[in-house]
This record gives sequence, C-alpha cells and structure tokens, in this order.
Amino acid sequence: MVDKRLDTDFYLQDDVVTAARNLIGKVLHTHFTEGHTAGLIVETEAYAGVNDRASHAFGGKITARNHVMYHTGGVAYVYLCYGIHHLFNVVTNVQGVPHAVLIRAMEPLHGVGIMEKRRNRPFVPGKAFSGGPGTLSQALGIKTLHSGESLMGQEIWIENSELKIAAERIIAGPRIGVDYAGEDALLPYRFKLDKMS
DNA sequence: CATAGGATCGCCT
DNA sequence: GGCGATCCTATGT
Repeated sequence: MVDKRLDTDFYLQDDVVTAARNLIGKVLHTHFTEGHTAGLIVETEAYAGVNDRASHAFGGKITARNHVMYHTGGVAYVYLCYGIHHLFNVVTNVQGVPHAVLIRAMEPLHGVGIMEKRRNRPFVPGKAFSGGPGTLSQALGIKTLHSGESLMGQEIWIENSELKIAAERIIAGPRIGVDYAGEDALLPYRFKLDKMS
C-alpha cells in the first residue's frame, strides 16, 4: 500500500461506537517541529453526540470550545481538561452531527526519544508511558491549538496498520470519568486492546 | 464579573 | 487509595 492513511469514508461513518472500536490497532502519527512521532492506538472512547449526556455536545450545545465537534468528520477536537491535560479526539460523521472518539492510550512506535523529552521521563517497556489521554497528547505534542485541524494534513494523521487485531482482543466497557452522565455513564463505549499473554 | 468544576495525572501515605 | 495541581470553560448574576 502506498497510502496507508484512513480515508474520508472512515471519518464520515455514522456509527461512532463502531468507529471507536475500529480505531483500536490503528497508528496515530504527528509531525511537528521536533520531528515525527507515532503510536499504536490501544484505548478509545466514543462520545455519541446530542443524546449522550457524557458528550460536550449533549443537547445540541454549541460553544467556542466544542463547535469543531460539528465539523465534517476527519478533524481533531482538542480541549483542556483539569487545567493541565490536552485531550485529543477524532471527530466523525457528517457536518452537523457532533460525534467524537477520545483517544485514551497508545503504545509508542516511532520517535520515542522525542516523546521522552516531551514527557520528561524515560520510556520503560512494560511500564505506563502514555497510558492515559493527557499523557498521550503530551507525548505526541498535541495541544488545544490543534483543535479543528484536519487529520488529512501534514501534522496529525492516522494510518492503518499491517497488524490484524482479533475481535475478541478488544474489550468493551464503561467510559472513565463520566459519572456526571447518569445512566449514560454505564454505556459500553470504551474499547481497550487486551494485553497479549 | 464571579465562581465552580472538569472525558487527568503523578506523587504521597 | 487519597489528593493537589492548574486554568479554561460554562454558567449565572
């Protein structure tokens, strides 16, 4: 394959939960001034638009922060959480439908030295390095200023992997940190790649 | 304008 | 397992 990038059809799909599941095993790349970094996506969460109490777009709310969720699929939605962490989401579906997939964790593949510098800590295989959405963004250099940026450009993109992930290795469960969402907090919208044993 | 709280993390005990 | 960091955002007056 010459072009391994996800195509527009992937980002336009109307089932964000399926999109979240299918992003497991894909490779997230960034190329900023420090160089090229990439990691295997191993954990995601779906945020299912206006009817999902856990979503920033619940009830059709549109604000300066979240309006990029309403863009045509294939852009980044990045926002600051707890004043510290820049959380990276992939916007999906057609314009006007605010679906997004939070990328929660990855395993570093390329540019580990750059990531170590950004994280200010060494990468030790087997130990958590970018095991959460905040540290993932930090390792890849993604910040809130990238919110709204295309995922088809030269700075942030996602590629298919040669790696085939068996369906039974993808574990579904409730999302993290969304207790405020009532019964929607129980939805199995979180996907995680089970560790090989 | 004031204020409460958050799709987290890492260090502390 | 507990908690402080840290600041933007949303909301209400």
